[in-house]
Amino acid sequence: MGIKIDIKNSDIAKILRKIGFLVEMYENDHSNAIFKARSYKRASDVIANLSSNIDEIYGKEGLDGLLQIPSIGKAIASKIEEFITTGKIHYFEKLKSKTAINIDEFYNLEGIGISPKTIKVLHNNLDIKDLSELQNAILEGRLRNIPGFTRRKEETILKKIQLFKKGIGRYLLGEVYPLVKQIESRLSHIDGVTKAIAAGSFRRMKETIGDIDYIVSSDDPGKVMDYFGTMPEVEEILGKGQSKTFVRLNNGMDADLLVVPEESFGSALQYFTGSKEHGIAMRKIALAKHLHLNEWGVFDNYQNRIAGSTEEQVYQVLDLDWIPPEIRENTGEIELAKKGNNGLPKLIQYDNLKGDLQVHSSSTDGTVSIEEMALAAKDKFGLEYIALTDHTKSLKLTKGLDEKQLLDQANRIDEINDKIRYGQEYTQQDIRNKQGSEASIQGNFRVLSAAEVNIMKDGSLDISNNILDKLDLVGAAIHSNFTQPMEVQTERLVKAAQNPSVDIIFHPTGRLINKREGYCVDIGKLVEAAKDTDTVLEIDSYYDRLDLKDEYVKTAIQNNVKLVIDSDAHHPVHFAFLKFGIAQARRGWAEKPDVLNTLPVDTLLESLK
DNA sequence: GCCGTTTTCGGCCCGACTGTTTTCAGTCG
Repeated sequence: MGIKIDIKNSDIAKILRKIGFLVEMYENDHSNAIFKARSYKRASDVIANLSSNIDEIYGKEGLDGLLQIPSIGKAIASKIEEFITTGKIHYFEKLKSKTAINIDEFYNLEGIGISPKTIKVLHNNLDIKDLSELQNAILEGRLRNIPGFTRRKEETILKKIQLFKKGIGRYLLGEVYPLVKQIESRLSHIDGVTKAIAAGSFRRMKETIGDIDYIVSSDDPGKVMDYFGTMPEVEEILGKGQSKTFVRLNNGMDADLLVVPEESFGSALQYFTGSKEHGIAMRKIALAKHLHLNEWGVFDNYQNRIAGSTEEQVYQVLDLDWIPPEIRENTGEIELAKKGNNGLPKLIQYDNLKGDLQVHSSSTDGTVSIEEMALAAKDKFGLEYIALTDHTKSLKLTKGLDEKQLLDQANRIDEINDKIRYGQEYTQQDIRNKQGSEASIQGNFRVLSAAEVNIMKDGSLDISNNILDKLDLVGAAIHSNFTQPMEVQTERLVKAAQNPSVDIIFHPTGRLINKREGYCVDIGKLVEAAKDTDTVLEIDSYYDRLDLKDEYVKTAIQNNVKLVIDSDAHHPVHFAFLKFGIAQARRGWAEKPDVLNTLPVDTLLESLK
């Protein structure tokens, strides 16, 4: 193997976005520069969301392959080629040399609402070159002297920078889910309100949420907006018009409300569910059909509304099947929806899971007994089985189980299953909350003996195979030595997958959203190894993990690798996280047969290696 | 710079809200 530098899609996406930023700042012909910049940014977005590796596309199909990618034309394709072959883009270097500003610090600010144009004005007037200079200028009150700037704008920019620096500004879906649902429910109970839905990235079940968009159907917008502005969670009303109200909640998150009449509810919901790219593509399709799509409906050339009350209608008049929110990213779903029946994937449903294969108990770092976890899984979440996957001995922090403890626990699980089978009564010690529990845990439920085995630095396991083979199933995971080079880390996971005792790789990339990048792993190689060894990859539903992420789910499915969706529950309420894992699977286009724990327990066990 | 069910040139998604240069550009989703 020669010296081959891995080029990631995100590297190319970043550099294209930076070019877009610089073009907008420095091209002379201003009006055209906006569109030119937009082209670079669009290309950047497309590449960032591509499910296949652009380096590989170029390797296999060359320049022609690049030109097949939407929004990539001759100019950008040849720049990508230049980057892949030389590691540089001359045009970018030239643009960069023309300015003293720190592009690496500034190009991302656009995402939080500070435009290249603003940066240019600040640079020209105050010679601001980087973030800290900008922050100082604001603290010294110098921005307000520039024409077009005010004290209030100063404050807004400072707040945005502070959020940006903290890396927040986006909230984990699982953190805000209960609050968003609660407000949605309150809005729906206002007199005269017929429907209220949280749209936006929340409805698409993205792993992080920037703000919340509520769409409400009512003939009395004033009443709904007044209520919205006076909710106890509201810290500040940021804006209010005829049909829209913007507020900041006391957790720092912004929430928008749009109130529309019944006949516009579907189109408003479609419009504000996004994604932006999906919406743009939809509006272009409307234009091609001599129609006009906005949040108020679909209109013909005579301004007649021909659809709008439901989303289904909106898609229908554009000759598209209704598309589930989770896959509205304009990454191929619209083309499939055009084909009609059987075009779109039949996504796994939120009630399809029959079991949960990563559950912890108080034997290690869980909080309650095996029996309590089983009871909650069965009664509160309607599951038919759980796998008890406590940690193993080398994970000292969690008091991981050694060989003897693992086998003891497996025996206890046998006893628990016997009790379930024969309907024996539980004692007070078994179940803290005794009332009604004896009857409910009887019958069709099974606890599987299992473990979350620790993968050691060299890819071996900390428990020997002859012990592991006595368990119903084995998940393996990395919990240490996160910072090894990609090659080493990948080989470590591949070795674990090749271990005949390992059925599942748990949270395969180890990332913690907003906290920790995953370990460097070549996901393509891991998927290949999983395929060759019949090893299953997990989607961990814990909301700060959601690991595998959606694009890797897609990669796995394309390669016929099976998945499981687990809660990683350490407490009975954590089974509720399963919906986030299912959403993640849906966003990766997973269908029911792709996910093994949609199977009854016996079939599941037969399907494992 | 990209792209084509009006187009290989001349467009480029759309409306609400804000601030204020009181008529429209900038920003947002």
